[in-house]
Amino acid sequence: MKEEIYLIDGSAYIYRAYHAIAPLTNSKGVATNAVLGFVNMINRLVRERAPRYLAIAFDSKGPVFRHDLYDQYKANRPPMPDDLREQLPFIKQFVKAANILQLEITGVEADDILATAVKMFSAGGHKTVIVSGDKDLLQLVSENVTMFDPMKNKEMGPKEVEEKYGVNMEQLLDYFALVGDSADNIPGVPGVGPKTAVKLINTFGSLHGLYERVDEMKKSKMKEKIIDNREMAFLSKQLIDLKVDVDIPKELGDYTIVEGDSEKLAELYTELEFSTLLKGVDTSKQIETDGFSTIRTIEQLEQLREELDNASVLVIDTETTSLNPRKASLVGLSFCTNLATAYYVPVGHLTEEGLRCENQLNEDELLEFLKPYLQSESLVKVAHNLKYDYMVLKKGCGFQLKGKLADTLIAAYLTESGGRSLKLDDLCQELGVKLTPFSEVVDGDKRDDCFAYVEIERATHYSCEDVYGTLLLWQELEGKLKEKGVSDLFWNVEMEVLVILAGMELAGICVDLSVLAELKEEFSLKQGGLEEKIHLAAGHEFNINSPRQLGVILFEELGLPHGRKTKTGFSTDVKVLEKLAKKHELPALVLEYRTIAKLLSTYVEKLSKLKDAETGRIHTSFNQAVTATGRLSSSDPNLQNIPIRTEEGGRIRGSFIPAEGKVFLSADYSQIDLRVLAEYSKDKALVDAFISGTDVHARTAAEIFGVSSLLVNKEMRRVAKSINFGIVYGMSAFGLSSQLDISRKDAQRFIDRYFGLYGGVQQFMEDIVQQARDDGFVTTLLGRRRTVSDIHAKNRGQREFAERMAINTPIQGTAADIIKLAMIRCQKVIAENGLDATMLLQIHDELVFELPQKELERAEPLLKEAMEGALKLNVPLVVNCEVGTSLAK
DNA sequence: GTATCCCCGTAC
DNA sequence: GACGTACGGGGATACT
Repeated sequence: MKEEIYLIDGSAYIYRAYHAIAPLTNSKGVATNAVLGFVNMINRLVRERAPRYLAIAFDSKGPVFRHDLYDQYKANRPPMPDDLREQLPFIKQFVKAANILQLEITGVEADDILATAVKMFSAGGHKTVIVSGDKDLLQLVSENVTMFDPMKNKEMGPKEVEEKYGVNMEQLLDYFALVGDSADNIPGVPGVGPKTAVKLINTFGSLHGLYERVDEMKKSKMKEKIIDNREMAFLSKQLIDLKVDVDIPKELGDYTIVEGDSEKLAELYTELEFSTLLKGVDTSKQIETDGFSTIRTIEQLEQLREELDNASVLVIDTETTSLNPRKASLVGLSFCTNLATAYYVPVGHLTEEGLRCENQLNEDELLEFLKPYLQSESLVKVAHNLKYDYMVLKKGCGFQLKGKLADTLIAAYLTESGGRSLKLDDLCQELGVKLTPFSEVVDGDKRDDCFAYVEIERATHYSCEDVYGTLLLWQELEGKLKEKGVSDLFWNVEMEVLVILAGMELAGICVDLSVLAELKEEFSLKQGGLEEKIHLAAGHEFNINSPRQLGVILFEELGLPHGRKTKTGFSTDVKVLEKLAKKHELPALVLEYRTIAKLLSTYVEKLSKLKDAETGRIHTSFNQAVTATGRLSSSDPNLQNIPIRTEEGGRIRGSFIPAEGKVFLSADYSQIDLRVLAEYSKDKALVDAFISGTDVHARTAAEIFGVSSLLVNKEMRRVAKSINFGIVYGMSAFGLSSQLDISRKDAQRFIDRYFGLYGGVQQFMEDIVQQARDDGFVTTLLGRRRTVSDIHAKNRGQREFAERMAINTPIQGTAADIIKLAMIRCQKVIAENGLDATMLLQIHDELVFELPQKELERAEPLLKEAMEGALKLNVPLVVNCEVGTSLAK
């Protein structure tokens, strides 16, 4: 049996790792960069090349036999830096803990060990891969031996070597002997470089041949040098030549790669503070798989009735043919009620030929049996990313999940202490449980519906692991929800919203492709024209989409004044271009071009592509566990940032149309952020403004400018509006000044005046920041929390950012809470009144419904009231409704 | 070639 | 550095 053995040139790699990674120490000041680099290289090699046999060779300490041959050997090599030397023990410790065969023999170098091993394995008919970047080792390359340089990810066989040096493999050593090597202080023949060496070798065949027939050379300086250095040439060859008789393990079995010692690795990584590597070490307990079973018959299912009847939770996980829940059909379903047992019920597995596997229930039989449980009012149904399973069951199987639902993804989102991954695998890993990755189960199968082809036994193991892990997670999170005071929020808000979102995603929204096609035509034409003009104005063609190229033109070629810097050059954003527009025609054209290009690529083209062929509508994904404040987000496409402010943007909105006989009802909260600010701050002036029902921006304007409200002009209102918005974001004088394009002094005057009038707001801002300092987190009115970790940061920028976060989060988050409550109330109103209205979109302070024209009169006041009454504040919540046959205003 | 960062711009 | 929360396109760059 021909095997492949990997042999690593360890010593060379220590150096490469040391130089590749910038100096690094742990908190005790121990240098660690070479260790880290070394470990990463080895891990990557093992991961990517998956060798079965492996050894690492190191140079021996002290002099080697070559020093006896030539006392100047490696004499010009500087000594090993101290901060590398002190890392050697850790590297050896790693190799040992990783259970990799370590070869080190007194008096010889790593190269000799490798050469011996290569000879031995080649004789045994095996292949070897030398892992090194050292050209001295290329002499070992042969039909059965390649050299792999992981830094360059390049593998060299005889062909590549001969190509690179222009000599045959047999001549390589002679070639090196002539050229020499300054790094190892191997003399070679002075004056002979690669070019000359190739010529000589090709003419004379070998070093030996060269000196036998050296007389044939024409008289020259070169000839003299060659003759004079005969001894040096042969000594060089001797020095480069590798020993092949050192004492190394002879059995192939000795080189077999085995699992590393997790505990020892963890210990080493802990000491060196390699946190990322530590995470990768699998010290977790193996899941007990004895309790996993496959359910193939209705009789087997019936036997589980008692367990289900007595259960208080039921964890489920659907396995399907697609990541898209609207396209997915059920392949199998796993469930469990306790940590001892889990079941997988295959219903749609296929053979390789695409035929239905035998011995599996069908979907209807399974769901019929589970129905009383999946729709039970008392039993809690748990899943990770439950919206997916909910949608698969609803759309793919026509089955409605009902009663108490719990999603561990959202539970983790609400209880998280910041930044960590919410993926099931990662959360389970934190609990010390390692789940089999999906990729391993489908084994690289690229088919969309690959799970259907997974063997049922494998699928059982994988799917049961998932429900087991989810249950473990749920048991942990249920307590945490209470601990953090977010239980109510979880059950009464988020889980209710989840079901509504599933409905909204399934419903989708219609776009008129003919409108989009028109826009595409028109915008493309305009874009093309602008492109031409821009290139003309610039004097040559360039990529307008590249801020970098644009920067060169504006600031170098045209010599226009630059503004602020970005990491990669000077900014070319709107603000900068607007200023430059006064001096040159180009910036104005670019601004126009950008607007069109943005609308075209991000909206017009994207929306056309995403229209679903089956439903004729666009189905966005609403994500409930992404934002830091509790808002929803929308993607594929993002329907929460469809343009509205410009005329062209309005035309894109115009392409959204209601179904036949229906209209859109768009209901948005008026000034919800400022109303929440009024609630939090209890500021008298602000509260009064809202209670009296006046235009709050105009009123603020009147106050800060000290004029009667009748005298407030547009400009004054604009300033006041900017301040009002800025306040919510924790804006500074600097921010306001650049927003309004006024001096910082003037901006500061406005701010001082504002706080003079709205002292309660200033007080709130101070209080909430203090609260963040005391508690390390801030909360919304419904108790949603966000940790504000940098509030004590030494870095002023970081700290001030944290302070703004502390101010903004309760406001934005409470607004998010309110509209979620509104969604729930609206859905309830719709159901209770038997309305045919469908909630389609949520855009942070706005809900969009689609409903029959003739229902409008009845529905509008009901929905408006539902929203306005979502939460009782000390100021009224006001909702404005608009009706239309498109989303354009 | 693919993944990721950066800049920029859209929304609230 | 300087205004919070998102998503996404396209360029540039890093890795392979």
